[in-house]
Amino acid sequence: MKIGELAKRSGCSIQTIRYYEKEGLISAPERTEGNFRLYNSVVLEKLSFIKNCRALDLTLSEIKHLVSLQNSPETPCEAVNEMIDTHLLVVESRIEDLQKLHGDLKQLRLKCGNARSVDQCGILGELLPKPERSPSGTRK
Amino acid sequence: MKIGELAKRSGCSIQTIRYYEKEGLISAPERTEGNFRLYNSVVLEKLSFIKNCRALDLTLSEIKHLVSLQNSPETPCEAVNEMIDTHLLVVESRIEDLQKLHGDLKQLRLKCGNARSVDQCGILGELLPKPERSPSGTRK
DNA sequence: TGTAAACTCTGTAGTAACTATAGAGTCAAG
DNA sequence: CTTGACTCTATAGTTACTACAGAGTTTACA
Ligand SMILES: [Zn+2]
Ligand SMILES: [Zn+2]
Ligand SMILES: [Zn+2]
Ligand SMILES: [Zn+2]
Repeated sequence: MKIGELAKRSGCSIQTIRYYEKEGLISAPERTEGNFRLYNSVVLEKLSFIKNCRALDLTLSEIKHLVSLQNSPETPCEAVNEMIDTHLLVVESRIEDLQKLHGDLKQLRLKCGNARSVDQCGILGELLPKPERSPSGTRK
Repeated sequence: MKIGELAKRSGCSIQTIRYYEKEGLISAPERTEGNFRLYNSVVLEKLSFIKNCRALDLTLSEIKHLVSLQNSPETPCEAVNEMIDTHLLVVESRIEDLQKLHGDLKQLRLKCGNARSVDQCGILGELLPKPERSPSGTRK
C-alpha cells in the first residue's frame, strides 16, 4: 500500500508518517519505480504502537528507546519499568502544578469584584507587583 | 540600569527580556551612546506582571491583551473575566487529560509481571496493537 | 491517446516561548 | 592601554508535528 492508504488505515497523517521515518521510528520502506513509498501491513502495528505510546504522552525519544528494546528481546526489562516510573513522576508533578494553578486562577477570578472598568478591576490589580501608591510620585 | 542588572533584579534572563521587547510586551527602552539598553525601575513592575501571568500559564498573547487593557483603563473589565474563565476551562481540561493518563500509566506499569527480559514484559506487550498470531500468516 | 485529477515526492517554513550560541562592539579597572 | 566583563544583533535549536511550494507519477475517463 502507498502512504495515503497507510495514513487512512493508521490514523496518522502522511506528513507524520514521513516524519517518523526521518526520525528513525519506523524504517524506510521499499519504493516503487516511481519512487513512491510502498508499505506492507507490518508497519501498521508499528504505527499503532507509536500511537499508543503517544497517547500516554511518551516522547518520541522515549518511544525510540522502547522500539530499540523490542529489537533486543533478551535485555532485562528494568529499563522499561524505569521509563514508565519516571514518566509517572513527570505526569504527577504536572498534575500538581496544574492544580495549584487552578486554585490560583480561581482565587484571582474572585478578585474582580463588580468592577465595571478595567482600572477598578481587582484582577489586574492583583497581577501587578504591589500597588503601593508611591507617597511622592516623581515620575520622569 | 543596564540589561544585566535588570535580569538579576527581575529574575528574567537577558534573552527573555530582549524577547519580550521584540514581541511588544515591554516597550523599547532608551539607549546609551554605545547602544546599550537603559532601563528605569518601572520596567521591573511590568516584568513582574508578566511573570505573575506566566506563572498562571497565560500565553504571551493573552498577556499582551491584558497589557493593552491596562492601557485603556475605561474599558469594561468583562474581557479580563472572560480570559480568566476561558483559561480556567483550559487548565481544567488539561488536568482531566493528565489524570486519565496517570491512570493509564499506573495500569500499564502493573503489566510487567515479574518478567526478566523485554520479550516477556507485559508492558511492551500491552503497547502492541494485538498479538493475535495470524492463523495463516501469508506475508509478502 | 490525450489529459486532467489525484496522488506522491523533497525541501522548507511555521508553531510557543524561550535558550544558546557566534562574532562584533562597548565599557570599567588596573 | 590592555584585559575582562558586559552588551549588541542575528541566527539556530528545542518538540512533534502541520502546511505549504513546486515538481514528478499514476489513474481514470473521454
Ligand atoms: Zn517521559
Ligand atoms: Zn473585573
Ligand atoms: Zn489561556
Ligand atoms: Zn517488564
